[in-house]
Amino acid sequence: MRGRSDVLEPAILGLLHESPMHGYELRKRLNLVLGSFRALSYGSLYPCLKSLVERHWIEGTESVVAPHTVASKRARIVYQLTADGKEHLQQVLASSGPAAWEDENFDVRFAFFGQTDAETRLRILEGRRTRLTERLETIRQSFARTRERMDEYTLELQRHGLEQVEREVRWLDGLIDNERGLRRTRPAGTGRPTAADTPAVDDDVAPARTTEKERG
Amino acid sequence: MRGRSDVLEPAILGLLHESPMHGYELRKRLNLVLGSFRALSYGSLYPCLKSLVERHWIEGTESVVAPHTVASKRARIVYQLTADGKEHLQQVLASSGPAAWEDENFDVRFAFFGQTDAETRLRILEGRRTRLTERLETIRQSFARTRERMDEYTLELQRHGLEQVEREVRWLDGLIDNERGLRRTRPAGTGRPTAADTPAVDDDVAPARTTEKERG
DNA sequence: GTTAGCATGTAAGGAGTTACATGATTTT
DNA sequence: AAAATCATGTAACTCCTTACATGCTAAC
Repeated sequence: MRGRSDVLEPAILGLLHESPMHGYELRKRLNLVLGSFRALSYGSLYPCLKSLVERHWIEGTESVVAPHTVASKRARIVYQLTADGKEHLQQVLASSGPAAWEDENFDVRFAFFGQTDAETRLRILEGRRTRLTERLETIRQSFARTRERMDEYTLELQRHGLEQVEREVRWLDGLIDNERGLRRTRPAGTGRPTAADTPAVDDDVAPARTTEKERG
Repeated sequence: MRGRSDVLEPAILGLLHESPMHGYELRKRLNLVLGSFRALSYGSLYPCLKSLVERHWIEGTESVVAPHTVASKRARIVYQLTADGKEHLQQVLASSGPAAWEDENFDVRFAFFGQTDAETRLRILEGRRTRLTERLETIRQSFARTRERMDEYTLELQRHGLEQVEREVRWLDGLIDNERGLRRTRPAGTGRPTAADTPAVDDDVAPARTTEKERG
């Protein structure tokens, strides 16, 4: 029943580090960072905030805003990081163990790359790439093994899933190249990390580069 | 603590309808159908099987396989649908309410389109499309509102998420066209439903065609 | 003869959801 | 005056996971 989470907690700390906020506002921002754009419920958020306060990583101050302001509602509790909280966040953001590139955590970690050092960024991106490459291998094998026995729709579902992961790998390739400063043949552009442009789908993915199994 | 699920249950029933199986084998097949290729744990599977037996939708018969066969292990419990179970499955597969096209359920429903009638298939595909189109709108709005205040990485995360949903919509477009029998200008080919070929990304998506809010 | 894979389960717990409860403020 | 939105919270529940417990069979 307590709100201790592994995805939610770093996300909250990361957002509060960017700027202090009250719960209701936090929730909206959270939905963008948490990936897949699902709506986080208050039943998760407030207990988690409570638990963070108890552990002295954040503190909430009741702030009654002047009633003529644009956003002038009821007395709100604005949360901000404590010194302990900032320290803890830096520690979390510096970690680059396998947990960082698993499905549940990767999006949140990526969202706070702006507060993460370059070396850690690269390790996480490469770990993620290796993880997806392994998955690709698994899918392809089961694909080859069971292709005959499958009907049209199951086949299409798998084909589509495979394609999505392949696309994800190419996205990561672009990001990794960018991190290494090798910004290919595309000088100025939009300013965002350039994904690979090649329209081809079936290029072989590189072999695994990072080790798994160290459970940090 | 009982294994009653909403995703797992139909998936099990659907697979057992294709052919009777024991739990261990079921698990492997399940991972392909459940989407995103995560490994389902036995701690979920067996309690769910138990509960399905209790409700008389499946029945398990202990089958000791001859010990010289390729797959010849310990006495296994082979599960198959009962008459009740078949009836229930048909009822589930015939339903095309909003639940069918939500994230959690869509993949499973799609995987069993081979056992679903054409009308229901089309309704689910269109419902899914409308759902994703709405999400696209939400993302684009928050994108436009907060673009300035966001750093490089948060921006890239959102851009990538947006692109994924756009791609998903185009995939659905191809499937819907296929279901309508309009198979565009691509005669023979591979036999699989042809996704749209257009490399352009920013075509406007059609307005909502199906109604939400009927919870049934 | 021991490791790896097959096979079936249970108990405890984690991470979230929905539904409920309350009340202020803004818009229609 | 009603409806929508802002704002904070709790209780009960769901779905799934991890860790445990057991034992058989195949391969090295």
